[in-house]
Amino acid sequence: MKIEPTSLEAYRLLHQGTLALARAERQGIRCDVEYIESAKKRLTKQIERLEQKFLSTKFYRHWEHTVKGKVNIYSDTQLRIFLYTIKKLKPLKTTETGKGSTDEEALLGLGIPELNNLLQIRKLKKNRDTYLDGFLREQINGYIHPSFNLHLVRTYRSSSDRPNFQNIPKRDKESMLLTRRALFPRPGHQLLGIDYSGLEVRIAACYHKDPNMLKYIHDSTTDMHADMAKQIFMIDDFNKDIPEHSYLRNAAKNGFVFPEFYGDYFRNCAEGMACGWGKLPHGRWKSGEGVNLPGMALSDHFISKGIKSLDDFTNHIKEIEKDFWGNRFREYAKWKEQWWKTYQKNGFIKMKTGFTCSGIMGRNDCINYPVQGAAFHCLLWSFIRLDTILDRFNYKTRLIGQIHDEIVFDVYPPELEKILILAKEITCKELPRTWKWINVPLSVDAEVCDVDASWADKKKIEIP
DNA sequence: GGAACTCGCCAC
DNA sequence: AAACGTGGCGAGTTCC
Repeated sequence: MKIEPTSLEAYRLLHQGTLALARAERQGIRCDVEYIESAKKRLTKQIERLEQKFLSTKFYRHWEHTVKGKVNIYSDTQLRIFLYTIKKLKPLKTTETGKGSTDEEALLGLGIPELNNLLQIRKLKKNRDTYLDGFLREQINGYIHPSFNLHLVRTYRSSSDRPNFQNIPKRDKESMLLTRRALFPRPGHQLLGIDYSGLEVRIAACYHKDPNMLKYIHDSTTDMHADMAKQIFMIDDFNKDIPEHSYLRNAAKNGFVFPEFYGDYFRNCAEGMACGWGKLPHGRWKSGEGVNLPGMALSDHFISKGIKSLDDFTNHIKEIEKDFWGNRFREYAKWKEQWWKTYQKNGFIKMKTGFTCSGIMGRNDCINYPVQGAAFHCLLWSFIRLDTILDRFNYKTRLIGQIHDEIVFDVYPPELEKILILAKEITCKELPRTWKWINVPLSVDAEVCDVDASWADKKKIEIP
């Protein structure tokens, strides 16, 4: 399988993109070496304490007993043998190669309290060894210079390495604070992130033009994820401002809508939602389980609606999927079929951005690549344009990185307002003016940190 | 003793 | 009919 620029414009995008990203790499991101060193020490102490606690448990002593040599509690191979061969527990899921899984979901599912301890240690080690250590190893004079690659990803998205700037913790509050507290703007400056909202969904709509999707995108009073949450969780009076409802909206978005767009199907979605977000087990559900809705646990809520087990829930999601592709997004579904057929006939597909994907692709690849690629190209075009303007008009603000649909700036504070306006103009107005195939409105959100504050301190800001 | 692999987990 | 898209990276293990 191969993707290549098959228009001059596509070639130029990569050429200019490489230059603009190289300038961001040269700028780098300041990091607080002292903080990193002390945070590492703190983490090491915490890890040692948790290790001691783990080593004194009955669970570990049993494990130790069954092994000839020394136990390495961080060896998944050893843990797998102990859990699934010695203790003869049934693995809740298997790995790619068919062996019993020891990932977080699988371990939690076993209901062994000592394993929660191990999971906690894993998390701390990840933060210490991948992120903090990575920053420390890669920093030069207090600056890291992550690489941004345009030549490594199948879809012609970008990747980042040494260190990877595109996977620094964000969702988990504790990990986010720990790692992002290490990254700073240059002295006297402030960090700013401008990100496209729902970019891939919008770019997909440029291909399939489904009227219902276009309505969701154009009409800001509608909310696709809220509608899906109402349907999945059977809530009549949905209110985004109720924290529980907001939680369920997220569950619907990440547990159903996005996986379906990537090509997943109801069985995985149901299981993922039930076990991941709702913490509801396989088999029948008991009262009091799952996340709390106002005055009621999720399990009671479902039971009251006649959904009493994971099987019931799976059937429920199956019906919703049928409605999703058969009614709600019928034109989208038709486009997917048509697109797949066209590929099978021609052996290639063309991205909106002038790249051609050819060679052997699966059905999901065929549908995902042109969307993922073109969405990133929107970001790259905006990045190049901003880079040009900042340079031409001698701004002191710099571009320092990019995370697929977000541009990260190191802002000279007196320029903040101008930068916000400029960024919005380029990303939402100039881009669609230049690329006529963008037939949907684009929008961006902004998050900014105070002057001299770390990347952990970012707050939403309105763009004037 | 290093290359290549697997697994788990972070991001979009 | 089939069934989650794209990466990077650390640690453990296996192979040569």
